[in-house]
Amino acid sequence: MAKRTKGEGDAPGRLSSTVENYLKCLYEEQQKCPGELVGMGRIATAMQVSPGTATAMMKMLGNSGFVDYEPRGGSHLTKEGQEEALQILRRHRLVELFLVRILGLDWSEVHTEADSLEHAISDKVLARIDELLGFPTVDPHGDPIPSPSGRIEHRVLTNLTDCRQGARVRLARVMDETAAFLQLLGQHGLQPGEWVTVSESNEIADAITLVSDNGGSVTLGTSAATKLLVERDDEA
Amino acid sequence: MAKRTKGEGDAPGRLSSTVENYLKCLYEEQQKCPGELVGMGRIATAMQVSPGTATAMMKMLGNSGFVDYEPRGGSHLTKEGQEEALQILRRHRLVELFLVRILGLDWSEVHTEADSLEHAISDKVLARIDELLGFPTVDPHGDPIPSPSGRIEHRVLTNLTDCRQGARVRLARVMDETAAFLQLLGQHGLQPGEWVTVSESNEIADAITLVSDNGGSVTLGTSAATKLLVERDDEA
DNA sequence: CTATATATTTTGACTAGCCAAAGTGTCAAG
DNA sequence: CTTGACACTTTGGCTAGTCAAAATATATAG
Repeated sequence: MAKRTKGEGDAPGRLSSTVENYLKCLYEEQQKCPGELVGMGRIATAMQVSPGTATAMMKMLGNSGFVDYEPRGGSHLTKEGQEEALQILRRHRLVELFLVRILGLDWSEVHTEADSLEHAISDKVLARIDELLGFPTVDPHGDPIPSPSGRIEHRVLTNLTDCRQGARVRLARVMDETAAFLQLLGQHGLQPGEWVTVSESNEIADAITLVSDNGGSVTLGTSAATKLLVERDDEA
Repeated sequence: MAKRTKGEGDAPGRLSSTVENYLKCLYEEQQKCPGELVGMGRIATAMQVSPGTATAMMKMLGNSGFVDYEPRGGSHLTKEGQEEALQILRRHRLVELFLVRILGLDWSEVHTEADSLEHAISDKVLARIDELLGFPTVDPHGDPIPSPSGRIEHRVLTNLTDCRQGARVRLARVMDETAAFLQLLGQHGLQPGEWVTVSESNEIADAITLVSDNGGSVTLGTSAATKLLVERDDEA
């Protein structure tokens, strides 16, 4: 019933890496469609397990109090489950930033690395990393880093597809951690913090062309462009 | 039969943390009594498992080619097993040094931390850490760090109990990673690299008193003193 | 209101690790 | 040469996590 580990492989006192991964997954799926229950199919797909496995795990997490599981309906995190998930997300994102800033890895590769490290890292080590990075609030992809108490800083961001042609905006967040996609962006000088101009936005061609202040330029299809969130200095 | 992981919890392509721990354990036990086979009892004690579990694991590792297992005799690492063990040791020790030097943890606490991290860290991350640390050859306890190819630098070290009174030697290695012991040494300014003078060595009292160049001083019983290896500039 | 498609749940089975306890070698002392 | 003592191995059984396939709901189309 979701016991804490005694410390072989995972950091001591933690839930098993498996359980942690399900909680993280559920949190992320919940973000995609806020309010609604997450079905077993989605969990199974996201976790790359069979539907039966997802059902079994949700039942178990239900008994442990981490999720509310409605048979044939779906599940969502309880308050307790959400708190756990935010801690895991915090570790994941701090580790990602650490890998980029301190160890100099490319932002396209840190997601995978962080997936293993997030389970092994102790609170003490995490605290040191946090300090070393100067208590950051966003990771290399612009995703917010929950505070130690699990609070998340909200930013008002606009989807790139909602920006009119000619708009000058700042790239704030990339909602796709696929290595190839991030490499593409990086090659054209696009990363959170960069200022870009929407030089062309053509609904019929289904494409948006971006010119970055640092010289790069790319054209993205709408489905790729929706992955990018930007910050406008103010007005619509 | 000792498969490589696909990457849930442990770093991808690695043996399971459990298997890695047995290999590391076997390596360490072999170091204690070079040449002889390691009995199941010792493995069971070191791994904190029942004897039956040790037997089962040694059989399995035998089939995988990592150890030579002689029923009712004991086991020892094969060439392949030794190579694996040295990689694990390399990760463990580089992580320890990293935790001390970059994250500023105390040397008494890094052993436990490294025990979880050593399984989660990828080759790429390890390479960056190695570089960041300047390709070090010893960890915070003075234990040698195997090279990427698994070579270990040999140093001629003397046991502290073999030093005559008045000898001025350099502390090189501490063969006990117990937090309390390391804290004690640290509190008296004793750590690898420090020069110390054997101010008193009394076989009858079973005690050795050390004065460190940086002011500290401690008296250790023989059983504690054997844990310390020192370097003499030359002559006996 | 039925029939079918789809999502979900159940069932039976498997692997890696582990334990307790019963069984079996081995060796030294008598 | 026999007898313990002790170390080791075997056996049966447990949990976490997984899958495949059968059983069951649910929703939607007709």
